[in-house]
Amino acid sequence: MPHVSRVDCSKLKNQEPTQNAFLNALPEPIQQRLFPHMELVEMPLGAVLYEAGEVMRHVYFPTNCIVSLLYVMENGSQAEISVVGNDGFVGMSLLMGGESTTSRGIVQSHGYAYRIVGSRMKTEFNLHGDLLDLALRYAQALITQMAQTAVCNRHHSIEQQLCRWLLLSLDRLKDNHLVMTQELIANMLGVRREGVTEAAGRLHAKGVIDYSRGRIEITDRPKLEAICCECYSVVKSETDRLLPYCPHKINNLAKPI
Amino acid sequence: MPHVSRVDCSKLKNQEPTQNAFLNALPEPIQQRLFPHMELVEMPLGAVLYEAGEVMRHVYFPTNCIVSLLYVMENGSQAEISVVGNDGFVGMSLLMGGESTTSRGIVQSHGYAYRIVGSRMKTEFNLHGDLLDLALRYAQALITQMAQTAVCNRHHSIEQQLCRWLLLSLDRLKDNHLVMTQELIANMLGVRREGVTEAAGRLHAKGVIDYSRGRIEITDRPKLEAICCECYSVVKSETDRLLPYCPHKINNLAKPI
DNA sequence: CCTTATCCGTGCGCTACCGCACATATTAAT
DNA sequence: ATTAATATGTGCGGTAGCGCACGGATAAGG
Repeated sequence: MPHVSRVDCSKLKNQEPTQNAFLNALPEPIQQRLFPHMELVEMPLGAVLYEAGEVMRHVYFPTNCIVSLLYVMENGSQAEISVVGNDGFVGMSLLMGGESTTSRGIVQSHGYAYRIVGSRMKTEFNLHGDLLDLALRYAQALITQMAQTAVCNRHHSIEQQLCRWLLLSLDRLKDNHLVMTQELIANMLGVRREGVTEAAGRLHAKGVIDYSRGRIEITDRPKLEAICCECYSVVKSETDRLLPYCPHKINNLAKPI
Repeated sequence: MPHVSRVDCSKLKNQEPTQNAFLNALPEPIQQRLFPHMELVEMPLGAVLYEAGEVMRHVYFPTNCIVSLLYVMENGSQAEISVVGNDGFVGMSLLMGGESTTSRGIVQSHGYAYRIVGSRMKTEFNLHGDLLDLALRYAQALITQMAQTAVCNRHHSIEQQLCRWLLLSLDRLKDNHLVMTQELIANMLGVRREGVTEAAGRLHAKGVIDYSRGRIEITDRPKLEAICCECYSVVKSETDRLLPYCPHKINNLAKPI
């Protein structure tokens, strides 16, 4: 099982806390209080940030990685609940008071994140300033994503769900390709691997994506959005409304290594 | 379309704000600040508390009614996201800062609720006292419910989902029967009415429920829980963990009229 | 270069659920 | 009592997705 590990010479990686949109949106005084306690960590594919029911030690702020919050059922099958990228953070339950959740957090796309010990984050949270306000709005954005996931699971085809998933992931990577096997996508969506293969094949036939062995490239994004169900745009526009700090406007974005 | 309407002689209805577990759990000083601004309202079946995207005017605290938060798709089909009864309140987005949500709130089971103008609730919320803490924990409980709804939609049969839905509803009614047509249940679950008919038929054959024309009675609750998927117990135990104020311990429960 | 592991394609029978159509039963309205 | 409205039962063809079992293709390692 891959592990999250510290990175020593952070400068070399061109990483800055402000590459996370949430951190970037915080007023300077708060940044100055928090950033000294942040440590840069590498987030390898498959790393488990926390298990269901486990008290979380850290809050993670992705810069260029993606983390899936997913639920694992008794029989082992999974379902993704929501996705976190450089738009937000992992560890909401620490702030909400529950300390743990019924889902687990897993790195879905390799990259980096800054993390801070939970209690320090909580301390700032308890000052009831801008961090509280922003975190609450982000919580609502997460809720929107979960709700839409429930809807999409109920009503839409695997192909449509794949489109939604691709778009949500790409928005958090600021890139037109992602490194991800169909097997893993199937785990996220909670469907068969073969189902993803078929859907991907159809998307390829339509000229929307290219892929091979764990790499997917979007060749026609407008078409992808057209094929996708409404679920993506609902989440997207609601997130933009709730978090007007515009993660996509951060200019010193982390580049994949 | 049924409307929420004020109730004048509240005493006659045996209604008290403390019949809502969330309100009951608040410390007395907060109760004394809030309760004078609460008004008792009747909540008829089908009443719409708020529409998607609409800024909510009030926060509702059910005493003996049930409210569904559900998403309506572009094509009109629906999916229930979560359920609120006397364990919590409707209007979280007002406190979170978003003011509106992408879902709508609809009365699923007739009864009463206390409501308060959103701004007053927000004022107390902004004092950053116990109300904030409790509301955040309740928010996490709601999140858990949404997440589990997504999982259940993905992996479980209509029969299992019906069991989950029945159990969640009954917990909020403190009763062994509920007034609800199969058509409405189908809308909540986002499935065909016929699917609910079949599932209900099977549950009846197993001796778990009795029903006729809009009334469902649970005759063997332990068996119902046994048939149900894990989703119910996950939500239940997590909610109990997060909200130890024990809604079921309120003794002056509102009785159906 | 050859083996091995990983990833993707494909076919097949099966089941749950869908959409539709229509029959029946119960309550409500005149 | 008759009609209307509502609620539930049932049947049927169609299909999306599942579980399974392969077979081929591509990368990785000695």
